[in-house]
Amino acid sequence: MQRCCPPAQVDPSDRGEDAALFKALADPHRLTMLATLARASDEVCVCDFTGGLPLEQPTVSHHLRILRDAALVTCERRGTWVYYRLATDAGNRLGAALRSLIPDKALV
Amino acid sequence: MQRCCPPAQVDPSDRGEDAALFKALADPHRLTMLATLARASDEVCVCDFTGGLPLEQPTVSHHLRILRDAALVTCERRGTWVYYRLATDAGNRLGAALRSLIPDKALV
DNA sequence: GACTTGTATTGACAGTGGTCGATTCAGTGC
DNA sequence: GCACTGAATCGACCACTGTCAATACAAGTC
Repeated sequence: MQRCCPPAQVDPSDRGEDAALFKALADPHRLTMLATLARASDEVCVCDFTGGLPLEQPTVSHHLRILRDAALVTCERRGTWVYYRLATDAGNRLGAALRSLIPDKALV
Repeated sequence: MQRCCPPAQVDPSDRGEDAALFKALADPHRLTMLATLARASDEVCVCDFTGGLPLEQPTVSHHLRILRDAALVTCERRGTWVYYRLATDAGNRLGAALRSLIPDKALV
């Protein structure tokens, strides 16, 4: 291997965290869940997802766990039911990750 | 399964394209490549990636292909070398996908 | 307590994705 | 033409991920 022109410099930042964040968005069903939560005036019950998505209940729970692990959603149990809502800083964290990736552009 | 409260409505939009876009971001090495391209004053030679990343040349080429398939980067061959640059609408497309996901928030 | 219901976890499976060695292709120079 | 170099593709391997049936857990009702 050989140089072609300037020595060049690959961006040295650790992108592991941002990659994990975007990985949580890398599934259409999870995007649907997030979009539903972002548009809900209040919280959303798990049964709304199991009823509204073409997925079995364990699969819905699996995706919700991934969103929880990414801290994009929070949940609260009230009685038998569990309600999910978008994390208050979800939008900010995603926007920050995008701006950290492509800084100068007017992304919005 | 049973209703808990309001009938509820899962967001019906097809999120497949956006998921594919975010999937291209779901790897730290690809994020590093994109960040490098976004910060480069001009284009970046492939040899800069093979030299600056802890990856073998076929792996670098593999990741660049994924970014190309997502239309986030463009490439141009000049002689022996191939130069990559960020697609002009990459930032806008990512910003649009994020805004489509979480609409009202001030993401930037 | 036993029973029912909603959710989470487990286990297994198939499909996908990151990685690299070997090979092929593209372009230069001889 | 041939030899050399940089990049892309192919093939294989292994890890991870999405999916679901079966099971376990939590909370309510009887």
